[in-house]
Amino acid sequence: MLHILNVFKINEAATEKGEQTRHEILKSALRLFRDQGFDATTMRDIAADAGVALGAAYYYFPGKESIIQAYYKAVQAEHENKISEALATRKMDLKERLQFVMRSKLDILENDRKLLGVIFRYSGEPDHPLSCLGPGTAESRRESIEIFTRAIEDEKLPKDLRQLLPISLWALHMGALILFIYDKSPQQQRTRKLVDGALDLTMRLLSLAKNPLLRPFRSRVLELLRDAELLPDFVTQETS
Amino acid sequence: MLHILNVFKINEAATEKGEQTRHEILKSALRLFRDQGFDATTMRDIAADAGVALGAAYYYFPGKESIIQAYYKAVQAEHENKISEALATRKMDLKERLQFVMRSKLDILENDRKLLGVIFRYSGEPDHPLSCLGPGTAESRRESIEIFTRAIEDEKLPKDLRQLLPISLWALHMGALILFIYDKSPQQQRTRKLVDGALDLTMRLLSLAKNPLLRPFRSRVLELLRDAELLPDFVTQETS
DNA sequence: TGCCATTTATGAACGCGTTCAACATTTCAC
DNA sequence: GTGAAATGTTGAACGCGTTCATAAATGGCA
Repeated sequence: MLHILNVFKINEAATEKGEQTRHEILKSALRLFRDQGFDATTMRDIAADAGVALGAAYYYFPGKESIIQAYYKAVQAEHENKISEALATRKMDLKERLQFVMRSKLDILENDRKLLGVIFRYSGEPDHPLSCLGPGTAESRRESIEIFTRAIEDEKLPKDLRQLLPISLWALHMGALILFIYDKSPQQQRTRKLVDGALDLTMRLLSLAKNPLLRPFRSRVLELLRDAELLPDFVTQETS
Repeated sequence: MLHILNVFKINEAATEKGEQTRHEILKSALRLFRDQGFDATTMRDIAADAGVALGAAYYYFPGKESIIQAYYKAVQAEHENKISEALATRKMDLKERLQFVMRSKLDILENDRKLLGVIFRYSGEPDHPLSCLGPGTAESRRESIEIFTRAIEDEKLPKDLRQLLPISLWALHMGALILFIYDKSPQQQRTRKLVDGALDLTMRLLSLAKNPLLRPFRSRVLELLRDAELLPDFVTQETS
């Protein structure tokens, strides 16, 4: 499971030795989090397991929760890698590409659903630096949304849909992650079926979007989201 | 703001004196939470402010976060009251009823958006008793969904939509609460406009739902949600 | 090599949430 | 009224996240 940490060097240390220590701490932390859960694992446990003093953990990570954040960054990096590779290798149509994006994300997170939950802890607190919807995580969110932008960029789509789709798909993906966490069905089939079904519906809706019957809905939805400042330009830049 | 605590007696104490103490603690806690924020307020602050020992706070509340839970229960009680009263008094059509449900909820929470955020803290951790989507809060969630069931019950609707609508509206309402928390526009107009617009769309979609063009979509959506066990019977009962 | 700035590492100390054994008060059956 | 059970109250103590003054190690330059 830990190989993903090497996908991109997640590294803020200045020296080689610092990198190593940081990595040791991250490795110990994730192992303990997986074994005994996030809350049951203490920073002292982590430091001891990594063979360093308590303070060292805080030298490399601002706090316990930021270790999870580092993990999630590594997950996103691996996700981007997988997708870049797949896009370069295979020929896929839109639906296949979106399926790949969604499925590969779930595959990466499959055994870490409990860790994932911690990401959502400050979702209701805009000012918290780890709020998964707040300005503190805007950059990470932008990257996540961009994955969907790339997945649809070769498609012939009207401009408004090109703006709407990535954020909608990202939202679907966030919802899927929540369901994934709660999903107790074997291999989380419930979540996987829902994602496939939702993408299927999305495809059908896309081809239907030009129908004159639905035209007013489409522009109305766009107007609504624009007014609510829920479209990408606003979600990823904090204007406060 | 505190009058809502009296709407229904939120009370687990056995004696009159116990009720009083519990109420004092809750009152102090909410005042301090509002003044200095949830995290900046300590249990010792609360106990001191209420004029009791630290342990007393824990006698009446299992933990700090459960004080917020008690607050939110009072909010829901007031919401139900407002709605019962309005439904009994005025004649409203479906859209007006739904607007009333949504708007009155936002009105009640208007000045407590920061407190509200704490409710979402364990949304990603199914096993936590305060997980706002987990089994620990199923009862509260059922009541919340039931408000929407009541708001549509007089409407002539096909059975499947009657099952789908309440949970969808509740989800919309949850989403609105999140947006509400993040909404920095004056009087949170962004959220209010979005809610109104979303309800408007919902009404139009409802009248369109019978159109043969959309029929396959409707049954597909229902099938999807049923498979994902996202319809009320499953959301509110934990089968684990 | 010796010197100093930078980086890395230490662990005691602090504040807070929570627990709990002990004590005080109230309730109520007799 | 009296005793005992139920209810309410206390604050010391514990464990944990986090901070910080201090020390050690490292790297580069003379």
